[in-house]
Amino acid sequence: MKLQQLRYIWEVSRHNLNVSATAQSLFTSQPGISKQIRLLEDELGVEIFARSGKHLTRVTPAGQAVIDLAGQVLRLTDNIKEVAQEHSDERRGSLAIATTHTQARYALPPIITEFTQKYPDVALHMQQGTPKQIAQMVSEGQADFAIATESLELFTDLVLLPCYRWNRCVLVPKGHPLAELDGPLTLEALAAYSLVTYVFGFTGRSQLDDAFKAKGLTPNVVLTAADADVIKTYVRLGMGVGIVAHMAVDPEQDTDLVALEAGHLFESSTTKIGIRRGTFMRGYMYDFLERFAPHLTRERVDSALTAGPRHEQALFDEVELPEY
Amino acid sequence: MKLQQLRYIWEVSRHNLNVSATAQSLFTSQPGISKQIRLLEDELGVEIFARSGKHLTRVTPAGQAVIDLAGQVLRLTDNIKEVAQEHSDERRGSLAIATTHTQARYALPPIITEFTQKYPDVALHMQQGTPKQIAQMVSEGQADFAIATESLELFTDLVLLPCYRWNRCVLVPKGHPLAELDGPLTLEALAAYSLVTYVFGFTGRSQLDDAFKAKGLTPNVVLTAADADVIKTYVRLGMGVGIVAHMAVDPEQDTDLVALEAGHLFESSTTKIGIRRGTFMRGYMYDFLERFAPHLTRERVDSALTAGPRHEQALFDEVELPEY
DNA sequence: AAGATATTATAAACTTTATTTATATACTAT
DNA sequence: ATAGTATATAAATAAAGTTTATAATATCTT
Repeated sequence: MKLQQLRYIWEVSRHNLNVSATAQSLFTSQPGISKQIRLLEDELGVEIFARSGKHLTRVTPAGQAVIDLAGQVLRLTDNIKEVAQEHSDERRGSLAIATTHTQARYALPPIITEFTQKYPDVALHMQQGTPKQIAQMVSEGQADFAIATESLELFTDLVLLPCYRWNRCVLVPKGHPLAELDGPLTLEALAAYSLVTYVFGFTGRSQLDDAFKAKGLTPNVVLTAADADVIKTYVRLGMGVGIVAHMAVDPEQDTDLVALEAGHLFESSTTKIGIRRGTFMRGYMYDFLERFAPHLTRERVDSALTAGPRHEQALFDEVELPEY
Repeated sequence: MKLQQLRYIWEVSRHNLNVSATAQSLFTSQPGISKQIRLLEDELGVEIFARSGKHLTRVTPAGQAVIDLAGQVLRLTDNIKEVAQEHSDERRGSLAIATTHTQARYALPPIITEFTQKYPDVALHMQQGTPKQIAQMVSEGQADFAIATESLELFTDLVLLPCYRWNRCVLVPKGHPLAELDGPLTLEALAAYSLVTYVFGFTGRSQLDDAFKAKGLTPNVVLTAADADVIKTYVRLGMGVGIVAHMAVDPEQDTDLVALEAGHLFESSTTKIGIRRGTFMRGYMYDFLERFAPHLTRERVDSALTAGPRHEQALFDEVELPEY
């Protein structure tokens, strides 16, 4: 059994059992992979792939179990490399963050700035996607951190670290009737207007729907978008009243809009960071987490990472999260 | 990075950093190992072993981290082999049990008999040792199951499955004053005689001491032994009153002795099976567990094995253990 | 402190193993 | 049925890992 053989079966299964395509992606030859797979199967005494003639048709049950374990081995070897690099140069490395528009645009910039200044030799990669996409990326090891408010719970191999709670603002053009309102905003008042807000599955959209539903109101959402910038654009065009995350309002740039506090109308949402269980944490990763959310000390993060599935949430029950 | 290199550093660290001795134990040559270690160190860019001239003097901090991960990799590769064998022939394999005298002599024989009949092609290995020794053996992967009453808690990488509760009997020669006693036995009565019982660290000895201590009594233990057979021998010689585990009394063979129930005098002890976290469980292993303790269903065992450290005990809070 | 002993590093020859190229064979889809 | 695509086989080539012999360095002993 060799590491390379484990890598081959893992990659072949990821490439829809196409050996030639796998060979290309690994910059090696097709016969090389075929032969190594055969050798591994001979050594283990089980077929990993079922074949019809010369084609690999599917993964056998035994094969699936072996491939899963092979994946664990490969991730551990990645960890070994990380550990080694941590000890050879703790300020050099890479950090891949997968996140949503909202975080990338509003929450992360100050932290990223600080971080890159402190760690100029850490190559920072940011990738934007839907909450599901970014969770999957971290789950597959393509990114280190997933930062989002939604959907991370669906992946049980991610450890979730709650970062901060936030609520919403209502945005209207200057002179809009809601801007002239006496007293606090109500859901009833909101329900009277066309609304522009987030697409379902993004940025706490579900809490928003819940609040209206609880009062028996049906909001008239005329336009949904994946990010606040698009929402603001349509609010400016007079398409409707915008409901966006509080941190998405920029007092300097959005001077043509009026922002009304709406934190009393909705349940607050919690933004979380997802990390794949078993990831080796570089020193600068702990530093990043603590800058992003001061309660995420190295100690708390470590105990969350080593806690069993569905046990880590309890660790944060007594932590007071910042609220924006 | 190659599996062999990981094996080499792991084994060298186990052999007190003696490369030549490691080479012998692995049936290969010393230069081969030296070279592979150097290659790995070059690839990782860290020294794994600190050297003074030509001698390996100690493991570097980075090296220790790498070696720990290497150990995990090696155990996973063992799991891969086990998985493969499970699928190629579920009735063939091996099962190594490390246990104490008490279990091997009194609790296990009927289960072993059943098991070897059902699984004639599973090579059964039993090794006897002190509770600490057997826990260590399982922790190091030299055995699959550790079966004992004491000391297993000390190894955090073992998952503990409670099997059954048991209590004690007092053994006296026929005609002994205690045998003529009216009514139930008392600790005070026991404390009046010389006692023969288990060595500290064996078979629930601590619960025994606790019971006397709680009543302010100091038992006069004149002889301690690691197993009940030795204790019985000295009871027969008139050295004192024996206190042994209930299951150690054989009504057929011990007809020259009188056994007095003592379950009301002591806290009952719990015999547990310890399994190293991450062990791949063969089908026959689940079968063995369930035969030994019917409440250890595959489902319960699996959830205990996947629970985080110090979380698995809660799974058995509501389970009614058999008591002997 | 010096010799004896044990252990590791180095180098070169050897052996084994892996990879590639070329080609045959088999499957899939139109 | 046939074109297109994919995998297996075989032989040549390339790249390793391993061993043997030996030198160098440390540790142990007296």
